[in-house]
Amino acid sequence: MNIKDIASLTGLSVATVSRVINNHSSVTKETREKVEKVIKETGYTPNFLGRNLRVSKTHKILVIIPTIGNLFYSEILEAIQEASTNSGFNILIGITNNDTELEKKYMELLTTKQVDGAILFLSRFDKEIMTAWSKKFPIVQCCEYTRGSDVTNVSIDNKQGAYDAVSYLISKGHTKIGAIRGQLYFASEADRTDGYMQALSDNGIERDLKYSYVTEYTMEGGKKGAEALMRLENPPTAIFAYGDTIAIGVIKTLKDMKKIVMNRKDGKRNVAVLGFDDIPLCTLFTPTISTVEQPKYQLGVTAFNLLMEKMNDPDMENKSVVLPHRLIIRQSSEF
Amino acid sequence: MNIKDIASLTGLSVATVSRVINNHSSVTKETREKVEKVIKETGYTPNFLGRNLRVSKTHKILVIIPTIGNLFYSEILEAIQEASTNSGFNILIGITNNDTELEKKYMELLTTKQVDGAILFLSRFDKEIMTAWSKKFPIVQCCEYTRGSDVTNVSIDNKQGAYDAVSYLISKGHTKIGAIRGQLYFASEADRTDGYMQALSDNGIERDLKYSYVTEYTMEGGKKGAEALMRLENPPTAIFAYGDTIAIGVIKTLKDMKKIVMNRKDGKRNVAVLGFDDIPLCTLFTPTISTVEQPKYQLGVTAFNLLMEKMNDPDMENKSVVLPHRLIIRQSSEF
DNA sequence: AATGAAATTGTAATCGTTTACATTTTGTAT
DNA sequence: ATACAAAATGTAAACGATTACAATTTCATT
Repeated sequence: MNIKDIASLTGLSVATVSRVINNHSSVTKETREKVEKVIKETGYTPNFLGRNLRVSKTHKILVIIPTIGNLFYSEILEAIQEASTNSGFNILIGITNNDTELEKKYMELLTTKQVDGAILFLSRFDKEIMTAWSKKFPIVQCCEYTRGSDVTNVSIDNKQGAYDAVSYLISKGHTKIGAIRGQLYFASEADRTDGYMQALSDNGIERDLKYSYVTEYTMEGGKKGAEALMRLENPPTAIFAYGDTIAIGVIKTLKDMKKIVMNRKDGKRNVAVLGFDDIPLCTLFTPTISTVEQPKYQLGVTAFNLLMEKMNDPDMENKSVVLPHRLIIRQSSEF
Repeated sequence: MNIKDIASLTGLSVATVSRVINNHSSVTKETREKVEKVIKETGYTPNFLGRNLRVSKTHKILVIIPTIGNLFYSEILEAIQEASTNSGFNILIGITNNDTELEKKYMELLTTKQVDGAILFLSRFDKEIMTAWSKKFPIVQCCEYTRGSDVTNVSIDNKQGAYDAVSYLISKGHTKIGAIRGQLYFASEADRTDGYMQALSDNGIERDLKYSYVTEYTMEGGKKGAEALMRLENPPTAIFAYGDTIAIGVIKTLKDMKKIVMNRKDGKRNVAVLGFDDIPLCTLFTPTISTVEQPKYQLGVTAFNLLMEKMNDPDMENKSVVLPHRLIIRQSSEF
């Protein structure tokens, strides 16, 4: 059952049938109704393989994302899905677990014309590669960017976010502030490290490299980090985690170690913890988790809208959109 | 740059170029190398729109899923992604939030030939519709099934799982056992309810409808459920939550109400909580959460493999695969 | 009724592949 | 050298839509 069949059944040409399907104005009301009747009776639906080839469009976008097991990403992804569904686009998803080979493999969906554009949650490729890709395909980086590249992106000011967080901890009297971060897969991490260091130096605190721990962006990673930092002879009194998932692992570990005891006044054995992202769990955990909020929904929607712009006008100049973050103080950073 | 260009550049016909690309054996080593050289030099990649139309295949599958904000689903989805990537398939994702219209809309990706098959995390359509779909397209239901339909599916024995859970609570001396479930969007819920009731009646306990609370499958839902159940004049001493996410909401609320106090011997103000799914958070929460484990990775992989079978042999008889579950006792159900 | 512009419909090329079938080339046995 | 089978390559028709362009119909104007 294809458009030809509909044409013969109606006694019209494939052209007019196509025009009916695509809502062209030049078709008379009677023929439109005649065609629609037959379409309904036969249950015909156009074959998009033919259409896609002809118009060289797929109405699909690719989202390359490290994982969806982190609520930070899944929330943004749901926002992208919502926006794209409203615009008639479908999402092809590429989960990479930060495997560069996979990332490249998914990018081939662009060269082979299987998607019209892509949203990338990654920043590990050279600026030259990113710029070249952006010249060839509509792409936008989400939550990340690649320094020195010419690629449209949307993110928060990660440096400022970290600066705000660490400054707050300092204002609370902390001077020994640990940091637990990922393995620099992302530009955002480098920026947060910049913010962390800036806050320290602005307050005349010398950075102690022993206080920086590198691990995976997981609860397990947080556990390892907390254990390592607490094993130091002069352990930090506050820990800045580069992600809430890490923060949860940290707090869980500290609780098991009895290092976190809520409502102590002396503060001696307390460790303040501050996370990043503001995932839903932050308010459900005990203690509730202080964090730097990222506007997840807006990040997703903006990424999609930027991509639409790029797809409609490939020669559009690339933009960098920075959305506001917000320091949210809950229990985990307080004594 | 298309296959014709490569043909002229090599002085061969498009047919042999195509044969090289598709690794046909009938092409001589010299010509193969000649073609590959030109392909490499020009950076040519085949346009899948042409190929897909010709062979009437997309190498894409659709996954229709209620949400990815629940770690239960995201873990299964990651398993599906891994399996499909290994087999050269890509995933189109349809997040529905249980919106039936959206579910239908995503199903159109099958009729319009935009995907080769689909994995469905839903069970709300009539058995007639499901059976008809299954006749027309390769589909498999994952975690769910539709009673009376003829559709390939994979899930655990939800009734038995619930039975095990509730029986355990009874064995611990509970007789007033609350249940918090979703809005019967899923067959799995009905089965769990069956198991819950069976366990009660097998132990001579009469079911009190006041102990059943219906809400959303979220932490917020758990909160509402816990509040409602605890407000009863004769509140339950144990709560069976149909999902760990609900369980987390319940426990959080009970903690806030001081209804859960770990290590009490008298048990008076304690409420036992038992969840379902075994998401990673179960071990991180305080108290750690007792639950019925579903083999998430296996569910995903099996769903994909079943779909592959169906796609390779559309006339294959439909199968129902049941994977083992496991009752995991942690702290939340103990005094 | 004849005219011509506007509205509607039709014809056929096109998108980029794959693949039956036809043709040519190669290689072996005589 | 010849004949013939096997191997390699080429020709051209699909796949199912969209869309210039051409042809036809409609309809107001004279």
